[in-house]
Amino acid sequence: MTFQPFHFSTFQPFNLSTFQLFSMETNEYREQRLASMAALREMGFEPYGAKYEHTDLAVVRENFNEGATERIAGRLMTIRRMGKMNFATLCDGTAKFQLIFKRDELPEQSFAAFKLLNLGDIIGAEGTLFTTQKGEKSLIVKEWTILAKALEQPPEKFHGLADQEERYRRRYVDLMTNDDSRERFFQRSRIIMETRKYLWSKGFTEVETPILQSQAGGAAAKPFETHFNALDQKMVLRIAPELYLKRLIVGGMNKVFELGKDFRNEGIDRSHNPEFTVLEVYEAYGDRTSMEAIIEGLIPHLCDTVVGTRRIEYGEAKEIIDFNPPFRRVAYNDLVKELMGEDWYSIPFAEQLERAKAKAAETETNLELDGVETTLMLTHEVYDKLIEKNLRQPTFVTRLPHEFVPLAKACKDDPSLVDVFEFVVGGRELCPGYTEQNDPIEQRKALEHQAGEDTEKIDEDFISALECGMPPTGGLGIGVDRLVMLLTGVDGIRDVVLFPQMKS
RNA sequence: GGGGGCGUAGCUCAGCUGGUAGAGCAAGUGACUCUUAAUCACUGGGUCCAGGGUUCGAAUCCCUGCGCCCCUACCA
Repeated sequence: MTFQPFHFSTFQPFNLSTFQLFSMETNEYREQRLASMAALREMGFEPYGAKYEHTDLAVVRENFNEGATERIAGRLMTIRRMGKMNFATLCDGTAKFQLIFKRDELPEQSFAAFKLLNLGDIIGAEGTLFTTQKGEKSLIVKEWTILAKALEQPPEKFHGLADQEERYRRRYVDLMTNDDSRERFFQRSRIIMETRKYLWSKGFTEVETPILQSQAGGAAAKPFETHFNALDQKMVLRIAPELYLKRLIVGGMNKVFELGKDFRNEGIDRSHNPEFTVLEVYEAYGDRTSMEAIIEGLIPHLCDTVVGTRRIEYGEAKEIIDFNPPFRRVAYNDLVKELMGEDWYSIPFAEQLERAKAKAAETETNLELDGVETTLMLTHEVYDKLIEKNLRQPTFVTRLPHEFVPLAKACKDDPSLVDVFEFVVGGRELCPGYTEQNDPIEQRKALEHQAGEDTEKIDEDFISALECGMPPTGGLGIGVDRLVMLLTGVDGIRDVVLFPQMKS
């Protein structure tokens, strides 16, 4: 059989009503692509191909060997048709590579069928490596096959997909189009892998504790509720793994961590997604300072292995954050005195109020002073609005007021303070670390105080575990999404979560 | 929760005080054997987010709804 060149004008095996049988939405592009798909079939090219042995484009690029034969596969990102010699860019997620479809080098039918390829189609190609006069590493295609026909038109090649909503809702389009977005998610994956490797290297064991729980504990947040049909029982999704991990410490698993999801039934904004990834670490016979050591080891490790530098550009201002340890350690009260004066804690409340207002005015900051009636509350407002935001470089803020952290152990030398840190970077709290409360009597008091009237909320089994004796323990919880934001230099959580929660 | 903004072709975006809906990319046809945001010529392509209102006439003005973004508040 001799090959007949294909023309749309003479090709009519279908019509519009045929499409409407199986497609709810049709447009010019879809129709044209269905037509070229049918034409490819006519010519013996099955538009949805099979397994294709190939070499990753990054590897081909790395081991480029002029004249060698290679098999590669990927999505067509650009096509530059010039008649008898055509260029295309193939992208497989590891790299991009130029293909050359030359009439001299291809069987007649393959060269003709090339005209039926569209942007977004996935093809496999075999040919010889070649460097163009402009120095572009390329593959001269000797043979190709289509692996998947795309019916949808990909976004514009230059701007990519810019609409934020579309990028979140249809992440696959974002990933195939936007290199920076794709690279960020590969980085996220590496951050998680290196976190595991680091903790394993320090003797920690990864564990999994229940996400589906009968009562939520370990944090103060509204849980998502669900129903367990078999038991006809209300269940919740966990808001923190903490109470289960401490049970493991009681049981003798001395160094454990869990990397998993928490769910909090609260608002969505640029730093909150209702489901988010947390890392919690517990070390028996340790305390807050053991956790500081982990932070000071882990974050530089992630910088070295994933980012390639310990000086990270953060946010739109490209602020440089330096993760070379040691990080600054400073007591909460010292930070307050640094800003508000050495005598801050010895002057009357009225005078504190005046001083706070004056300081706020200097930086045009609004203090929320409604209901602020004590030095403690005022100081905390000052810390929140005037101090924390200015802690740009990595800082452990230690010795916090007991009232704000009821579940940690008090400082030995001052029962009004707790032996914890907040690790602050870029003016935001990245993670807390505790010397955990292991006194079951004190723990019950604190939980009862927190629960108020609603005694049902106390996890009696957890208290019971503490009554079996929990060694002194250091604990740490990191919001992994925020860590990834920091290390990849973006300031929206939706840019580091593959499928952020969106309203349906 | 409060305030502000946005929604127009497959994509990126124009569209003034209301008067027949525009460009670039992409697409179709043709030319072109070193292009790379290829180039050149011609051609096709719209539920202007949805619904209501004002008006002779609405993408444009008003109201309601939906979605997204920003600021702010809340948040172990």
